[in-house]
Amino acid sequence: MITGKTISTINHNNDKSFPNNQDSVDQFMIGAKVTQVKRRAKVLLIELSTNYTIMVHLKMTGQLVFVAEATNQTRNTKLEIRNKLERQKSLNEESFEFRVSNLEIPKSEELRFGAGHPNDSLVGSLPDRSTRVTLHFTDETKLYFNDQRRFGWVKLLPTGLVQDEPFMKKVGPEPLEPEFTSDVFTTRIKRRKGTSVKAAILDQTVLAGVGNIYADESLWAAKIHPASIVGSLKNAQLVQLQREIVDVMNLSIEKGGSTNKNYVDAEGKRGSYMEFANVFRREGQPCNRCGSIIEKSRVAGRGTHTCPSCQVAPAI
DNA sequence: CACTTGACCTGTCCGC
DNA sequence: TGCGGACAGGTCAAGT
Repeated sequence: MITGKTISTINHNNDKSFPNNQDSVDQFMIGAKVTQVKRRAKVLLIELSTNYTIMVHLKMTGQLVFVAEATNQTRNTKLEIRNKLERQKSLNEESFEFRVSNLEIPKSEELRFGAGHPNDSLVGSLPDRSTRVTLHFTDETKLYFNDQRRFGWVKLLPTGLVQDEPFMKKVGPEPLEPEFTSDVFTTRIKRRKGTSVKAAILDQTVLAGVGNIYADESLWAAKIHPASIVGSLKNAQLVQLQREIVDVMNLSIEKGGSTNKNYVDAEGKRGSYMEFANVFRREGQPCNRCGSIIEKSRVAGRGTHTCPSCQVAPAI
């Protein structure tokens, strides 16, 4: 979508969100053309014709919104109001599905595409108070980086140095690549044999991309309790967990892509995630497999959802 | 080294 | 109604 576009100007208002030296920005970002957009683990890589790369991490509340053509102020105000009514139902989503949605805004001249954590900024007028960085392109289109909590960042560095970033060096394999076999997974997770299986799969050095939602979902699917110590699990359980991780991630991408275009509709605002989540944020509701009531607890310092029947807690 | 906990932020929700 | 505190969660630094 932004490939081929040339950056004209940049606005940023927060050094944490945009930790870049002004000279580098002037020299290697302004006037640069986007040559390619890639992703590695939870990092988005926007490669530029200057041999520099813009790294973007959304962390928990970041989002990217691409806007073409003029903003229709009146229409956006209406959408904001409607959106607020639905806010109670809205859910955060795993940040790096990077689901790209074509927002249907009838009678509007505006074209928007959003990716990341859904919130009002996707439909409200931009920039808003969560906007940290705005990239303006020479064709008058814009890319907004919004991030309520300022955990995410937009970092410029020479393309050749991306692979030397500490995180890029240590991050594990991509779960949806063919190289991610059960052998690779079991070998890598056993490096964390003394810790809980949930902590192990959340560890980005074991594999890339599993966050709190996918961790709970895949462990439920594999019928493994999140607090189970890795070393206590049978090989067959780890093999099945590997399969479930892949399935959950594939399913989330599929679901996100299929329903998210109705995003701004009242129904769509719920987020497609709820349609496939079996345990996440379903505490108090019946397990889809056995009917037992889903419980919420804390494992690995995270809110954790389990079925007390399907996922037997380990003896302490 | 393996592992756990707290910090980073800001908005929301819950209980008093 | 206001207010303090818990919570949300990806990653890293500091601690055990």
